Amino acid sequence: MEAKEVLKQHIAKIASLTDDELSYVFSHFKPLSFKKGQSIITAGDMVDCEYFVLSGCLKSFFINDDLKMFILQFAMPTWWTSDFNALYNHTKATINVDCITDAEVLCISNSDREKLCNELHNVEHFFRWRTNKGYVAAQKRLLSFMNNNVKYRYEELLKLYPELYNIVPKNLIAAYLGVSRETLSRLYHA
Amino acid sequence: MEAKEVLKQHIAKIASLTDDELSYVFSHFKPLSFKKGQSIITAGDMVDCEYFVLSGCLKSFFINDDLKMFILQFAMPTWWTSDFNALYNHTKATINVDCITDAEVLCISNSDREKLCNELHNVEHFFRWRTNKGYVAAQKRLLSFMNNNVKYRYEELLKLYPELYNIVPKNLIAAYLGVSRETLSRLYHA
DNA sequence: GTACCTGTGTGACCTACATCACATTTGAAA
DNA sequence: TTTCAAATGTGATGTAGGTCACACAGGTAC
Repeated sequence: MEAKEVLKQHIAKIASLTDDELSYVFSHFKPLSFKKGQSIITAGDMVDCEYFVLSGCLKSFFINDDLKMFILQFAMPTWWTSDFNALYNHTKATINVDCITDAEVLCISNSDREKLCNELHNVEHFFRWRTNKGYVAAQKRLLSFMNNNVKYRYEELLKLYPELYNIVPKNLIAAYLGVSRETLSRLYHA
Repeated sequence: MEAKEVLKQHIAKIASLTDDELSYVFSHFKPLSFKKGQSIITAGDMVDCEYFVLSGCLKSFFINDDLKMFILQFAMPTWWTSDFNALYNHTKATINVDCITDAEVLCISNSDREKLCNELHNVEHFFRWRTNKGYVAAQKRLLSFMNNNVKYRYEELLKLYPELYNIVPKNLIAAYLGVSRETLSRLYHA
């Protein structure tokens, strides 16, 4: 399916835009292709855009002082990703985003999103809805973190996103769950 | 300060409404008073409203099968709280909200919020901004959870919200940090 | 083919935090 | 003023998960 059609169907679930409006909105997005392993956002840089995934799988992650990686989010097709903190507040990235597989994305700048939100009430409605979803998901994950052990969280993740099992290596799953790769391995093997 | 004025100044930071619009918006909020210890949302009930805190301090929390409590959020004046998952998805509450101190709040129903967002573009803009803030904060907390030990997270919390130290008992702080009250106590005493 | 690198399994040991039990303080209610 | 419940401190002990070390398998670059 064409990029424009993917975006259209994604937005249409929430907000109804005319074809003209959709074309206008779409004209603000820039299609980009990346290879497996390529970096999209690097901590320390300024962040100008957010990204809508068309194909492939991205990860957004934080690297701490001990060079340990923590994964905030895997981004599959029709998911949005960026360093939203840096993007909204015009500060330097503390989060990285890179490609777990080859990927195609649509990117839109912060200023273009704000312009579109301002010009088209429906677009603002869509983005409000989108962040609502993200907020609720983040709260759920936080609760699961406090309440459930690694095994439960691992199985919860795979139930929610079975496709991750085949695409994402276990060391990255561990970094998402916030445990060492050894512990994850021992859940089913040792 | 009067309730309407508090809400006005809170919204005005983000979206400019005329006095007439503000009065119209305000007319959809219902002022409520609660005593310390009173429950505002109970898990299992349907959730109809979200709450804007005028005075006092609320907590939103989850109780697991072992009756252990996990606090999602403390809500101080000008903060919003509810079980947003239940509210947006019209499902029963899994989260409770109650009063740590006597409290005054403004409450608005889900349908009235949606109506106002639909009628006034500026209001939708405000609520998009609000959720953005919440989303970014939730992600930060998640990262801190994975990356930092209890002592660090405790000091981070008190640096961000020093007023909590005097208002909120330590067992609730522990429930927010996701550790036992004993561990929190031992950080500085044992 | 050889060399290499990424991903994964696993043993030995360490540590942060949980749990249970009980003591002590404090503040509000009667 | 007395009483009681909530909040807090602290010792003893258990455990989930971390860390380090090493082994090995399967791609892939040369």
